[in-house]
Amino acid sequence: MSPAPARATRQRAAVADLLSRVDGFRSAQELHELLRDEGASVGLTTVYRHVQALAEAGQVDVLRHEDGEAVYRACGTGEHHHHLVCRDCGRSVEVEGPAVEAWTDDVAAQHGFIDVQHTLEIFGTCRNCAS
Amino acid sequence: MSPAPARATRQRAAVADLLSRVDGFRSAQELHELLRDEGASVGLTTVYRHVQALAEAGQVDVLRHEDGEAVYRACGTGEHHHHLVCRDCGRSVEVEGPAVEAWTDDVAAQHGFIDVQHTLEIFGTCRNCAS
DNA sequence: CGCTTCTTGGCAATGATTGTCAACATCGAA
DNA sequence: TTCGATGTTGACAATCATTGCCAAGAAGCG
Repeated sequence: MSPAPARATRQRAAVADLLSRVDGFRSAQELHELLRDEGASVGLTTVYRHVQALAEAGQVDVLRHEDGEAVYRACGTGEHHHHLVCRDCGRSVEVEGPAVEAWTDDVAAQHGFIDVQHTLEIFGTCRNCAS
Repeated sequence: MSPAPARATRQRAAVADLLSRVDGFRSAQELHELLRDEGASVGLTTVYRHVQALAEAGQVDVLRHEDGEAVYRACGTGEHHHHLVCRDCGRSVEVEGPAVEAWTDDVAAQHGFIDVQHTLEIFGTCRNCAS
């Protein structure tokens, strides 16, 4: 993989800005199309690079669709949190669950696991898409 | 995709048997190699078919590595449960968390989501691999 | 045993993601 | 502001898991 882009470029701004305006998880390919539609075209490879750089920097969250495609979304906080995602429109809500955090750490410790992390995502159909 | 295999064949048995003997999540490719090593060679395409059929039948659980590769594991019960997985050796422990189930349903309901599902996996390093 | 139907497996096709590299833009220095 | 070293871009090729395809082989039934 190429080095993570750090310089201020039009492409970097375009990707970050788009992510901040859109309110659900989007794939790199979708972001690429959206940018093209807006006229602020950015190469697909470049979209991948920025989206991954932002993910590593903790500024966007990544999760995977059932088919394995990676989807990204800008999140309000760098804090650890989870998502409630609409499986139709991709819209999502950030949620926190202190109790869950504690529970996972507990369970892991009980089984002698260290360096524990976890993933938790909730999928459903939102009010809009249900009608 | 082809129809799910239902007939009793050597290949079907080999895949199911291997999954029952191995105690961690394995990718289709790994299973394919393991079978080859055992002499009970099965075509890669066929491994994919059986592993997916078993997953649909609820007899194996599927999850995704960070790189998006799908990994499979035979599970003791058809009940809903989660996993504590060693990120080094793939060994895993089935865990249940009734409190978590309730919490996710709650959160989803509060936000007007219906048809709710969730994924929760815990990753860590197991005692063996830590040393 | 013979037939019908399902299963197998090698290979091509797909689709997301990553590697490559020449052309181009940025930013600090002069 | 201009120059140059260095970071970025993007078209294209390459990778890799997974799926589609289809002729040859096996299972189950009579």
